Amino acid sequence: MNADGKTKTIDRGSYEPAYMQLVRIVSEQIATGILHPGDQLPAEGQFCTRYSVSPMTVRRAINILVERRLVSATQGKGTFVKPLDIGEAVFRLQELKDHWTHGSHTNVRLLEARIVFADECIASKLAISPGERTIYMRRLVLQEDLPTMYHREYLVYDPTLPLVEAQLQITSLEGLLQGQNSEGFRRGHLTIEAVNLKEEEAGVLKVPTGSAAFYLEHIFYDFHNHPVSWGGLMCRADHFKLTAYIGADADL
Amino acid sequence: MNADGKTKTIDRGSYEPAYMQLVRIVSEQIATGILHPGDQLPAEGQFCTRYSVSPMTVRRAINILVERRLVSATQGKGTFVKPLDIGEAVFRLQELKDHWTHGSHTNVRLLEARIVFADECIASKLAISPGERTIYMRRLVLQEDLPTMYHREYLVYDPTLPLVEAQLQITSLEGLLQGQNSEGFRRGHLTIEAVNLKEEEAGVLKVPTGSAAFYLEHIFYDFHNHPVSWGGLMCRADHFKLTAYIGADADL
DNA sequence: TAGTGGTCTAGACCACTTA
DNA sequence: AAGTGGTCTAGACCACTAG
Repeated sequence: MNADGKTKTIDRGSYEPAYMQLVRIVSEQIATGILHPGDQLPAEGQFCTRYSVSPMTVRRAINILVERRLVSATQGKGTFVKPLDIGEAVFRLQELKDHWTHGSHTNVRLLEARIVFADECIASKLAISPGERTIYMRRLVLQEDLPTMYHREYLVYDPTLPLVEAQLQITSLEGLLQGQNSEGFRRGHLTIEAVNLKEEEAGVLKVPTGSAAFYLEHIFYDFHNHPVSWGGLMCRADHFKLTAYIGADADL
Repeated sequence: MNADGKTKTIDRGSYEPAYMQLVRIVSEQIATGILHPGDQLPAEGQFCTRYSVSPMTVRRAINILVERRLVSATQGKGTFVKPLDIGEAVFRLQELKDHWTHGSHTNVRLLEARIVFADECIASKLAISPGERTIYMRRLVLQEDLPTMYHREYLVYDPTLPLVEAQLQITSLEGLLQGQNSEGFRRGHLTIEAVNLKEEEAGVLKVPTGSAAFYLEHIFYDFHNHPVSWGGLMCRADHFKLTAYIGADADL
């Protein structure tokens, strides 16, 4: 199965667990072309004897390869190397969050916060009745005194909370971005799209009207599965780029 | 630990494996608020006695919860429910691929394919010398006769392949999107950003100049870790939206 | 029927944290 | 020292696929 005589072995004295070493060995074989897409991996028993590990250890390693989508396992048939598939690419919002948190001089300016009565659109998004009260907030994120993100959000008004002030502290998206948050939320739905900035948005972000931007829309739900926050974040396109990697990386 | 007296048990006769039932039970407890962010999960031994399963089964279930980032486990301390974190959101390119493949009437039109000599920019992206030959291709994806994606790509010219025709069949991104592909690639790097369409791009996509679009740039590498394809896909913003979910879903 | 992966057991030992 | 999670063993049985 291996192309050369010098086959790697598991180093039991290593800090790296045996199952991880096995994951790395197979990943390298895929990355270097020793194993090609479509090739069948050795059976579990062969791995056991080949590397002197127990079946559970082999299974754990293979499970990880399956999760990483480098191979696919089918009961009764075997485990096979998957071809490269662009659909596997995942873009993580962590990058955007890092922009927010690690930016040397990042601060958030609250532009506006007031009670608004829900129109049909807001009401349907928050699953309330038109005319019910919501808290509307507009925030601007500045990095090095440069506006980079513009956030608008509607929160359902909760009369059990003492003051508007209290709810302002919730600052849902801000809390979520900063990690310190926001007990009330247990689930969220996010979408991202490319948009042309309207005049007001462009003005706030100090770019020409019509400039391209990422629009990150969000709805957050509480424990009762009721929406409590609906809003969107406009991100200056010239400041944000999401990245992804696909395929075997030989490392990681 | 449970809020009510009626505690769920593992159904050994079910099609659902024991470890998955355990995953689902704990996920539901998180989703419904029985377990709050910061709460410590029962120790593994408690799970074993509570649900009458072996330690390995418990560990597998907890590993899955850790992978799903619903909980975090620290050696010597315990396992704790994680707060909702927007950074965990992942957008999958699979959605875009589905657009391509499941679109009722999707076809690809090759607008141009010719040899070009690499300028400094192309050369640096493909790690070749300026002046070396590359294959330049422009393709247009139409859905219901409407242009939705515009793809431009440079491939390193491989003199060992008999004809340009042969390399045209590689059609790297197309192959990757369709899944049937493209032996030569083993790794890829993708970025996505929001851009304003230039006049030529907008003309091809039949939208006004300056319209917002997703720009998906890609570089693919062969087994020797050498770049073989550099290109970009312009996606009409009004046709593409990426979605993500965060938090406990109680199902799935 | 033979071979494969999928699940599961009932423990063991270790490393780490906390007190 | 006690409690935690992290790793690993050496099997077992089952479900599925293929010849």
